[in-house]
Amino acid sequence: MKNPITFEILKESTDSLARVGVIHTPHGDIQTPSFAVVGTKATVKALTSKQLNDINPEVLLANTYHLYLKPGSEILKMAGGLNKFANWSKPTMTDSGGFQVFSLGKAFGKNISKFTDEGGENEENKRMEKAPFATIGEDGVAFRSHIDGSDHFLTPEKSIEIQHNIGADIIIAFDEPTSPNDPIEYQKEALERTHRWAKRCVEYHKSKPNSEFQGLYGVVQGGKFPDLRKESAEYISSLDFDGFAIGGSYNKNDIGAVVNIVNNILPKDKPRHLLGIGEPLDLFDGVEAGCDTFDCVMPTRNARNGSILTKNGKINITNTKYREDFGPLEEDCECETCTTYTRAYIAHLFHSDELLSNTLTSIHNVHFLVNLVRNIRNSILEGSYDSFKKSFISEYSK
RNA sequence: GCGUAGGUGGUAGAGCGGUCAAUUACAAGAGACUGUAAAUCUCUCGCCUUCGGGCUACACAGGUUCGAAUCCUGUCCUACGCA
Repeated sequence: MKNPITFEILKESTDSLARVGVIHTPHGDIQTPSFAVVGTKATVKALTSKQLNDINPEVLLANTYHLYLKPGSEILKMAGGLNKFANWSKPTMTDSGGFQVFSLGKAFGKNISKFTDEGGENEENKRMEKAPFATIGEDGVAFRSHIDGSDHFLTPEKSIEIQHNIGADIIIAFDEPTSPNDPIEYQKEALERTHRWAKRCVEYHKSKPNSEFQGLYGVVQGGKFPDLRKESAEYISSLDFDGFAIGGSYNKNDIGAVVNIVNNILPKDKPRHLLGIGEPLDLFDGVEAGCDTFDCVMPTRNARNGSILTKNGKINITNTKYREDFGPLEEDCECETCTTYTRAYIAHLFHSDELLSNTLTSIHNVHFLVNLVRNIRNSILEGSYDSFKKSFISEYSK
């Protein structure tokens, strides 16, 4: 039986785990390292498929939980799959809904991101813990829809079934991320459950015809603990996955080290996706640690909130000083926004609550990150990675 | 000219004797955002501050009171009605 996903390595770094390759999927190739754009609900917020195509990312990542709730995965199936539904012809991925176990469960209402050390025992958190949107059991996760309050139960098998309906090229096993604040006992318990779920995902997936044209990635968890990460990488490697995703819960400085440990264990000949990572400096770390693809909501979310990525660091376009700045968002940027509109105009759109602000800034931020990773790839191919990185970071951080 | 209702911080608009530097919303300023409950959220928003507090303020000027944005008198101004 032919593998739905195959991975070809074109060049490997001699002084890190970085590699340049190609993932062959039913909807075409992904030139890695590559940045996957997040379109949770089968849309990259504020962008048309034409605008997205013009930016030219290679992969789109949608979300199982969100599409299951609305419009329902049957609709995606009837439409002929995610690609047709969203008018996107290139490769796609779906996340399993595992992250929502975390974000709507233990992390709900805590005003914490994946990286903060905050949270803990304040009143707000205690109150929220009484009414989480997700509660975890051995068989799966009980969700209360954040949309209408209805009850749902997601299991590993159910997640895969939904992902079969959605029809992305790459689908992801159902897992449970943990918070950096969780005690090691809990992280160990969650990890072991994630492993049992991973096995069930593989078994269910392989029993269906979709496994001939959809590749399944297993998720490595384990928080910041090297022993747990090793155990997880070894176990997940032992299962019949087409590729791997590294899931997360890190303190910010742990990412590189943790991912290094994992990728030293994962088989080299299969692709590795670093879930949810997308800050420019983290992408360099991720590539050096041997990851092939990345995804992140940061470029689109920040865009909608006025935070613009530039080679000289992030700027907040709503700041007073940009109201009379008639230059582009970023000097020398070739995106549609920068070649067409000024900072002053975009600042005006934000101050006037005009929807076009979201579109213009999203175009720029997505363009920025997709091309950053593409440039990282090219620099590795050309043997100029170190100088590229050095010059990028010195400009970005100053 | 007479009558009525009013004049509160950038704006609208609460408050109607002490708990008021003054609810709230908007505007404004800054920050956050990493597998999207996010066109969201947080903080600041009279002046000064060693962050304890200090000072000046609710049209203006007087007055009553231990105490006034709140009550009284006068002045000025605004809206509506009648001349």
